[in-house]
Formats: sequence, C-alpha cells, structure tokens
Amino acid sequence: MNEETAASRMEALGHSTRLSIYRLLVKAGDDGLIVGDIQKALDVPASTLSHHLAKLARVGLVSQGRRGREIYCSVDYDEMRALIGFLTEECCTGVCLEQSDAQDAA
Amino acid sequence: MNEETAASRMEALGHSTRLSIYRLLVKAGDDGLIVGDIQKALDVPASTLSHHLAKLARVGLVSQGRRGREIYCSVDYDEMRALIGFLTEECCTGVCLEQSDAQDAA
DNA sequence: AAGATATTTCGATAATTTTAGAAATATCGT
DNA sequence: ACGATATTTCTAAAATTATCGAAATATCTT
Repeated sequence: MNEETAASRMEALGHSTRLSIYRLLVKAGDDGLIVGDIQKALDVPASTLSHHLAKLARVGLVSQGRRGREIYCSVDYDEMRALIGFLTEECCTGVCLEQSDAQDAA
Repeated sequence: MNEETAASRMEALGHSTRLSIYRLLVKAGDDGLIVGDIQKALDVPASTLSHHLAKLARVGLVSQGRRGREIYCSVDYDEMRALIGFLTEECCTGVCLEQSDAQDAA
C-alpha cells in the first residue's frame, strides 16, 4: 500500500454518503446488497448513488458483480485491512497501537 | 467516535499533501515540527500549507501550539487511534481483523 | 519604536466534486 | 420482439475545495 492509494481510499470514505454506503455493505455481509436496495435504504437518487459506488469500487474498497439485471455490491475486507495496516504501521509507525496515557490513567 | 467525525478525518487525510504533512509529523515525533520546517520539507506555499494544517487541526488529528513566533505542530495519536478503532470495530465490525483467505493460503 | 521573522487571513481564481434529471444500456419475462 | 426493471452514462449546474499572492497579525530583537 502506497501513500497515494491510501489517500484515495480515505478520500472515498471521507464523504458521509459513501461512508454510510460502506457501513451498510459491511452490515449486509458477504452476499452484499444490490444497488437498488442501497438506494431504498439510503434514499439517494440512482445516478448519484451510482457515482458514489463507482468511486468506492475504483479505489478497491467495494466489489461489484452483475447477476442478471442486478448488480451486487460487497465490501472487500482485504483492501480495508490493507488501509488500516497502512495507517497503523506505515503512517503511524505503530505508535498509535501503544497504550495512551489517557488509557493508562483510567 | 461517530460516523461524521470519522468521515471528516478521512477527508482530511484523503489528500496527498495533507497525508504527507501528517506522515512527516509522525516521523518528527512528540516535539513535532514548526510550520516553516514543514514548508521547507514539502515545498508548499505558506498560505496553502496553512490551510492544510488548519484542516488537520480542525478535525483533531494535529495539535498546534505557539512558542514565540513559531507554531509547533504535532500528531495527536489518541485521535488517530480513535479513527482506526472506528474503522476496525464500528465500521467493519471487527471482520477486517480476521485472517483473510489469501493470508491463510499463503 | 522599528525592523525582521513566522504564520495566518483576505481575496480572488481555478479546479474538482457533488448532484441529479434524462437518455442510454443491459437483462429479464412474456 | 416488446415492455418492464436495474443500473449506468450523459450533460449540465451548483457547491465545495484547492491554490497562492498580498496584506495583516503576532512575536522577537535591538
């Protein structure tokens, strides 16, 4: 994971609608959800939703696959794990894993 | 950590210049760096840099404190830890901590 | 107080992102 | 083939973000 990839993924998640979509897909589990279900759940116009999903897919956080007329969307956990790994190890050099003073005091 | 806060932090880190600033501050350690040093290291115009730092500070990822004419900037690890905790537990419900099939196979 | 240094705020422009209706594409059922 | 359903792409507008020089503010030194 390089800095550019990490930035693009955080940019994708750094939008409230897209973060909501992502969390909804996590809750949906491995089967994921079809675009129409996401639309009903979040009440976003179809074309707007399509753009947001495309962005999440483009950066690798979400996978899409057609089954008939419907397109199933699901979270790619490996890619999120890679992002969290970057933040924890490469970006923070592991320091953010250490217990904070605040936690110690509590 | 709520969804809105998490989104704002990822939005802040989802920009290559700001992510570079953040990583530079991590490398600098607890003392942090003054704005001028960041400017020299990354070669960004002063006013542009100021805006980026303000954004990182506004979302809580970076702390700033004046010492004389200089302003020291440093990473707030607790806040990054909180963000990573949100992504790991609340957003991914812990699933992204599990070993992936890809890892198992390797 | 005056001049030097560090940083921010102002102000304006350029660039990008977000939004969403309408049209197009893909697939299904009949 | 036709009509219905699912989703995307086109197109355009609105909104936001990014950029950065110049002016303003804050602090230091003398």
